[in-house]
Amino acid sequence: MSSSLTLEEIAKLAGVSRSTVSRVINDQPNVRAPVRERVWQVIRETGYQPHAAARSLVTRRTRIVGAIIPEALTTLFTDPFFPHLLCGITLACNSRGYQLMLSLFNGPAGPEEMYRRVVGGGHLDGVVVASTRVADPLVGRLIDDSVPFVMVGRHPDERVRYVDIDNVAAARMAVDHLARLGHRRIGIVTGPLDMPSASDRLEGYRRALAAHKLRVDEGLIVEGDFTEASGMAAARRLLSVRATAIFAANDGMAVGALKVIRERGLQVPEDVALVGFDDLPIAASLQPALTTVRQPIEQMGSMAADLLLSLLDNPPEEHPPAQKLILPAKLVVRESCGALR
Amino acid sequence: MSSSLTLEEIAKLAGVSRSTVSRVINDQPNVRAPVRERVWQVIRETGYQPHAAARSLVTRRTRIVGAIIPEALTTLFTDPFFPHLLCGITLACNSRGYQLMLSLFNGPAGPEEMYRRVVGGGHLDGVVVASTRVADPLVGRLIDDSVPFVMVGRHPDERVRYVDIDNVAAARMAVDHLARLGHRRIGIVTGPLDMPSASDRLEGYRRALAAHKLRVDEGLIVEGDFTEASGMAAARRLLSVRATAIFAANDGMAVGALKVIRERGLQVPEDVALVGFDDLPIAASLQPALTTVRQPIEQMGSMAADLLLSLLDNPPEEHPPAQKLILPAKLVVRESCGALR
DNA sequence: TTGTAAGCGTTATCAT
DNA sequence: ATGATAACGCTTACAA
Repeated sequence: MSSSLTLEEIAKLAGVSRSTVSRVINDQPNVRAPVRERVWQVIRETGYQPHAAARSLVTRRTRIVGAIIPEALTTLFTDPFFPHLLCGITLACNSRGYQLMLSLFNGPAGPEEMYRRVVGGGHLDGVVVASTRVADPLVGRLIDDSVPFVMVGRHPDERVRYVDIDNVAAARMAVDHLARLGHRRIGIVTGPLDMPSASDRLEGYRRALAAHKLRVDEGLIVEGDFTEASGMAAARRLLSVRATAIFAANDGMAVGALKVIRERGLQVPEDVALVGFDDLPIAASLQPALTTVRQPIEQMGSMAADLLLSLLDNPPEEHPPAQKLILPAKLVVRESCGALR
Repeated sequence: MSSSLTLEEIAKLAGVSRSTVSRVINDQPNVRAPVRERVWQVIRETGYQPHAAARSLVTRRTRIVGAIIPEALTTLFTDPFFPHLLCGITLACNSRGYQLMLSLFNGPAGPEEMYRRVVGGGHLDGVVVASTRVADPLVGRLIDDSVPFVMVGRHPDERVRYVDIDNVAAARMAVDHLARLGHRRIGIVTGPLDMPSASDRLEGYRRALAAHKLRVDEGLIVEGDFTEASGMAAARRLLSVRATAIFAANDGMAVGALKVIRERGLQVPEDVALVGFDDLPIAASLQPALTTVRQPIEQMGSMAADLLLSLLDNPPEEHPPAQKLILPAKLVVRESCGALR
């Protein structure tokens, strides 16, 4: 690889000692300006780069953070949610001089082994965790091992820092919109109910119905898993119980629902109104364009990373015990609900 | 973080020396079975994990590889191509005990700075590079710095190892299909022509026309940039010169073209036939379902990573000078070209 | 302000 | 087969 120069050699070239060069590189005080300049000069000329491992060995920090997404691979990269999230995380890290390590915990090695390899080896200064089930042991282990971490998406444990939107309110907005349009049989396709984002959206659905004095028909509640296929299956069930509107807890499932509705020869929004969640790019391109709840996904990623990095860059005593950041979400009304006709 | 145990302490607990524990951990010979067993016992009980940085310092290897994708952020995470690729790369790495570092070279720091930080610091044992322009200085620097790397997508430099499909043949297949269906005015929306994958697909287009004795009308060749928006712009141009069929060099641009065709009140495939490239999930969901060329994207990622890792895990003298892996691509005929009517 | 020297936790070389 | 011991390249008291 490039420079196998060491501090020692730079020191020699600049006519100073190792420590002085180290001080210059780490922007420490107590180095006279001319000396400092001379050292920088040599560093620039030689293209010297400090050896990361050597540095980590003594500082006990790697300037690498991990992204852990314990989700089935299929949904992981079919659902554009994660790429967007990763984008936000990566940018925030890079702009603060950190690197991002991407770990899928569902590879051949199994989550246990992956955890040990990734977290145990001291590779990471902290992690961003997304899309966990409530019962996932990961969170507990991170806490036990006192690994600094921030989640994307609420977690019930009090000690967890996270960035999220108010899923209850957001879902309520969506369903309220449908109710206002006169729908009385509003179905919901939820996500996996052991994920807070999924159960919260269901709760929002319930509250919206209550606010409109609509009875909750459990037959109108179908659990999906955020995949398009599950959206299709759920839509079939909902159509069979004569839902006139469907709220899908993410855009992917809304796409699935739309397909099924079309297969049946029905029209959206004339026969069935449809609302999604996320506002991924595909929502706008659908025909009819999908009314949906916009989540600031990329921003959630970058804020989670920022939160983590400020944790890492500041001494522990300055850390608030547990922060919860709630970002705004908003309803984007398009054509699929009939409001614009 | 978890274990701040050291080799020394394990040694003490097992009643042996540091060196013996090290030998056990690294599966070296010359340790008697009972001793070996006793050491493993202690390691398991204590949950000891070797310190990655200390190890790297002496071995000069980190077991981390980088993924570098020098592409505009917008296309990077809107186009599902990259997530699929990353998925393949990550899985291959994790299953061989390597970790993946994701670096976007287009963040606030600029490519120069990022290169130094990521590659220079000795963080990485090697890198997988995807989606470069021919003139991108990155490739030259990697070679100069003798960083082991493998590309996804052909590169003209002889010394470069890569994994790719035969883009010329694949594009030719697609255009040939349209020509066989009787089309004589076949337009093409290319990718950025300074990317080999884009120019190769254009070349395939030309050869298919030649094989069918069709004149190449330069007005039917429009350069896009792999984004949906550019597909829309290109389609407008192509429709204005009365193309009866459009070959888009990726599915994203095909989606754009489809939108424009629809806006004009035209039907696919009746008025205009359409063929894409990639076979992303969206191709099958489009209406009409998109005929397209299937690239084994995830496999390309994992093979590139595998190639890189075998480079890293074997002594240099066993390396073939430069490998080029060409994977098969195939035409997936659906509804958008009219063949199935 | 600068230099000297002692680690950081491994692996690797050499004795034993 | 096992155990001292010297690196690896850096940061950081502590001395000067």
